[in-house]
Amino acid sequence: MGVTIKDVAREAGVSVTSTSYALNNSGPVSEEKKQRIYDAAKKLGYVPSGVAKSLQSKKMGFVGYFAYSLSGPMFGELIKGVEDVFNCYSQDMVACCCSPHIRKVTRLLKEKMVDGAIVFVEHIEDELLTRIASEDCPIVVMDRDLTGDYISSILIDNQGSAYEVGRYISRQGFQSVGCIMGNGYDGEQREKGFMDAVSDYRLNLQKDCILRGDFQAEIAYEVMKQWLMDKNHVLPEVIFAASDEMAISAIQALEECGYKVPQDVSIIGMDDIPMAAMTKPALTTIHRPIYELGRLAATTLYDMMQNHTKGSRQILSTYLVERESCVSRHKGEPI
Amino acid sequence: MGVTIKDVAREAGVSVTSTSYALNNSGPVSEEKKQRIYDAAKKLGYVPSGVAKSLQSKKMGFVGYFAYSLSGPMFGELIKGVEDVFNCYSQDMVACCCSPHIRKVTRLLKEKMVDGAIVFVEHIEDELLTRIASEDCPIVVMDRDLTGDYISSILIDNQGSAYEVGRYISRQGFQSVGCIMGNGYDGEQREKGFMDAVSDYRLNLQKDCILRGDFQAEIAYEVMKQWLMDKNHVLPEVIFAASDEMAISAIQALEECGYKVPQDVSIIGMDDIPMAAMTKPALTTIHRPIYELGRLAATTLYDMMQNHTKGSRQILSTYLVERESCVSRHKGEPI
DNA sequence: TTGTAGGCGTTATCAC
DNA sequence: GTGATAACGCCTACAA
Repeated sequence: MGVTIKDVAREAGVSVTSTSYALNNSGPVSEEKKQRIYDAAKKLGYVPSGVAKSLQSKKMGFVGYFAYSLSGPMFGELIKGVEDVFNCYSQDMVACCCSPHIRKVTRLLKEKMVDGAIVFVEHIEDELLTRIASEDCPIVVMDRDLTGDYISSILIDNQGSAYEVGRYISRQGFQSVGCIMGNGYDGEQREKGFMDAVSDYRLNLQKDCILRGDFQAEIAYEVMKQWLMDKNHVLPEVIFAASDEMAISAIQALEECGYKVPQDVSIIGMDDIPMAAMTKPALTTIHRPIYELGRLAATTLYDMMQNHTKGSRQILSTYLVERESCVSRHKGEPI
Repeated sequence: MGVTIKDVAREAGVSVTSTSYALNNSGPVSEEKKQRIYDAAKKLGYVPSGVAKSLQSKKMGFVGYFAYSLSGPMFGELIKGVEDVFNCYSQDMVACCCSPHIRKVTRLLKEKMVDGAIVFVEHIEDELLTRIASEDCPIVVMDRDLTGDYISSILIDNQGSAYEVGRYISRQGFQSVGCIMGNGYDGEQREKGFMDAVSDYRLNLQKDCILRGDFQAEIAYEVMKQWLMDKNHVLPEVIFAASDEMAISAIQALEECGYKVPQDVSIIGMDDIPMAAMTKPALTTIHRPIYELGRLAATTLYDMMQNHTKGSRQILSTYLVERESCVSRHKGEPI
């Protein structure tokens, strides 16, 4: 415990320099001493201190990936994209889960202990990021509109996607509409896009059926269930849920109350998580290229690190995939 | 870029000591100077060097989680267990994907840049781990039988689980048996357990139907398909696949060749990944408590770090879950 | 080929 | 309250 290069040098009866040279193959050492040094290192159980090395070299040797979570269908896809790219470049990476409740930011990021970073956490302030970002630590942010010399941003078109849902609803000839919205930056963007479409296409959005969740399954299930309990409410023909997880749990709530999807009400989700294609009914939803997002983020970061590319702003587009959960009885009728 | 505490001190016209005191609230500084120091730090865009801090304090402030992969159904569950526990203890953690091809082990582990580690990677040698493990860096290994003062191991009973499959096959009265085995340490263990049962219960294991995969879907599909192509082969009544992914792809191969599961042949898997309950037919398999494994690993590591508990050896047990893919036509008949 | 010494950025010790 | 100065463990001129 606590064996340093000095101890090894002393044990081997040589200088620190020779020891360092021998251990790293970074300088000339006679074969005989080399052997003595190896033996001493092994005998003492020497473990070089990466921290000291990093202080000296000003390189950590890895980049950081900072996200809300490292598990779940969505984050699994995302990190897979990142992982695949860095793996192929032989670029070491560490992943940190920055839980939003604790609002704690890892030292890794706060104290610049990475050679670059991918950030997908809302509660890390722009100010911190711009302070950290530099030539020797470029940053790629996802789902946040922040760009600079050393900061690139990659966005998935939330607003446009949600607008597209509204447009689709209009073209399918639905007469009445409800929705379950999310929260945070994504939530706002999706809501804005959808509301714009509601207004542009003069959709009949039922004011009593604008529900709010947090993108996760549980709360969406609750609010849907509660809404259904109120006998004054009349079911719209279609409900747009701002995430697939919410859409799926809404369907569950609806079916528990005796409604059939899509016969009694259509549902449109968003994200196109793998499960979306496997549920009954399969979900009509907006496909968001999550895996590609991960790949693009990693590629962009690597490019900034290697070629000193300046920060850029990229937007990934989405498309609607029609499955079984949304069928209009008025299709084709003029509105 | 490269603003140090010295620069801040100079800018504020005070000593480094006072600057450090002010920035960390770790010593007495007059209000007036404190303000000057804050202003200087902000003006210069000072970012403290975590590396230097760590060199000084001999603490990294986080533990490491090292696994083959960070994505996929199995690793997703596992990391969720780890994540949940550390989150609740407010213990920072970083996750590293140690891909077996590149055989690169992150500096984080090799150069002891963590305050503790959970290791789930086969190609990291025992020797390295025992060298690293110490009072200030305890280690928990999964799926590997290595224990020491500062190393705990957590195992899921592979051998016993596979034995249980054999026992079940016997009790269901199957007359002929085939299998698809995996590789690595897990593979050996499962094979040993299964073969012991084959011998103890005198199962009729068809020698020509001992197939080999790598736990993943693809190769298992290939070998199954190839085996089916050979007209000399006669299908056993039941096939044990050493992982669910292999079981599922074997079913796919079988059905493509016109066989029905379980009418023509029964299949038993192992792992009980979430998908196992959702396939058609739903998989009869051995449930392995992956999420619990993650939790236990994290809890154990935290305990070793906080209470200086010595290394221990724990085994998680499994159980068989009967679903639809395995049905015997001889059930109850004496063997 | 070998060794001495300075520096990486921080905190801790100890005088003032 | 304040400020030199010595660690922390390593690398690397530079000198021998």
